[in-house]
Amino acid sequence: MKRRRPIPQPPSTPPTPTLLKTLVSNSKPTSNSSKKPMILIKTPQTPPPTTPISPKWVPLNIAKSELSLALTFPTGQTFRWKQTTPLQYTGVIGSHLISLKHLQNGDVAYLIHQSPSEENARSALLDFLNVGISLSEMWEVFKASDSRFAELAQYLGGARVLRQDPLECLIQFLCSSNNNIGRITKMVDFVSSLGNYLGSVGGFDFYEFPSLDRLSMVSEEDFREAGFGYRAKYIIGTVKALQSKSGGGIEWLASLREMDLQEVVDALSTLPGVGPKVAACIALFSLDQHHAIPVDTHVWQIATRYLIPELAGARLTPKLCSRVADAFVSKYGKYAGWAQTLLFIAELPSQKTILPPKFWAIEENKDTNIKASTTGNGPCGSSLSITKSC
DNA sequence: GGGAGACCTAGTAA
DNA sequence: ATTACTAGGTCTC
Repeated sequence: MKRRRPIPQPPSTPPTPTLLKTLVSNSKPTSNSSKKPMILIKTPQTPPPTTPISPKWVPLNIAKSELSLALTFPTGQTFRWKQTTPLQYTGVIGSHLISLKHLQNGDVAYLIHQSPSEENARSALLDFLNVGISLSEMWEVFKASDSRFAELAQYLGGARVLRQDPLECLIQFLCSSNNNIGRITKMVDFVSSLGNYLGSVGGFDFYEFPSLDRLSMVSEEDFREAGFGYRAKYIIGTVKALQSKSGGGIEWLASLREMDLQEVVDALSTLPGVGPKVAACIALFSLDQHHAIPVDTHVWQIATRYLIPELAGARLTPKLCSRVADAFVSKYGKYAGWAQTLLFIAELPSQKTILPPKFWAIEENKDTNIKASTTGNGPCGSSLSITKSC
């Protein structure tokens, strides 16, 4: 279970007027001290003293075919949202703490736990959910041109791309490099806990995402002690780089939403810790770059299986990365990133339960190389087990 | 350009 | 009980 994490101590000057959160200071343990020494303990957490909100579920006019929570939130776009009950997902958008669930008819409903303004919360939510974009319409196009997509779409309807806050997205994917989901989540939880506490739902604590200034008060060593490993310096360096932007780092990030994908990727890549994969994630998940393709090993497998088989067996080099991205874009067009999202989800082990077995394993190759060697544990021993490099 | 290693860490497979 | 390897990569020679 998650537990409250102590957070590093901010230097004396409070950059922003944090409401009501008291921080106990303590001296920095640059010392030997054991592994666990945490720098400071946050005082007991009480929710902000905002006006009490009568919690009630409010229906949104969004069908499950447009938004499936289970296919959108736990699939690697964000590590900030938690499954707080079997059918409910909870997260923070700006300063709003919100839960989502499906109603009986499948439509999505929301509940505001904490917010300075319910009206703003709703519009922030709609923006976050990217509701201006019709999933079913774009999928019709994909399905028409790709029979495999059409089949998968039957089972994976509502796999949507969110429109996250750019800074939040950037920091999250900085944590993601060469890492696994469990640990990424822990790291993101740590970063989140630096922000203002908003409330607790289903045993999880929720926080506003910390500001750039707040992040800048955390040292590389603090992050390392929190288990970030070499990514600690990425975060420090990126925060610093953002702060040095004339006009402000947040504004700089926001301005990328108006730019072309290549410019966006180039700009992001100047930040330490941001390579092609991470840049594409940020571009797709927060900067309106709907045809950005985050090419990782999974996507590489998909691509070499269905899109550019002539490259099967090759090693994934940066150049081939862009070749893969190009292949996706020429097949799926300006929303290629959304198409890729569905194909990616279909590869996740967690989806095996809802996909028929025919999708589990790699389709039998004419090459008998990949003989089914799974004798023990059923057909799905590991579907992703094409060896990475041959 | 492209290839090789190093880099943090927790979990799992030999 | 060690060792090797992997996991939504990036950086530096």
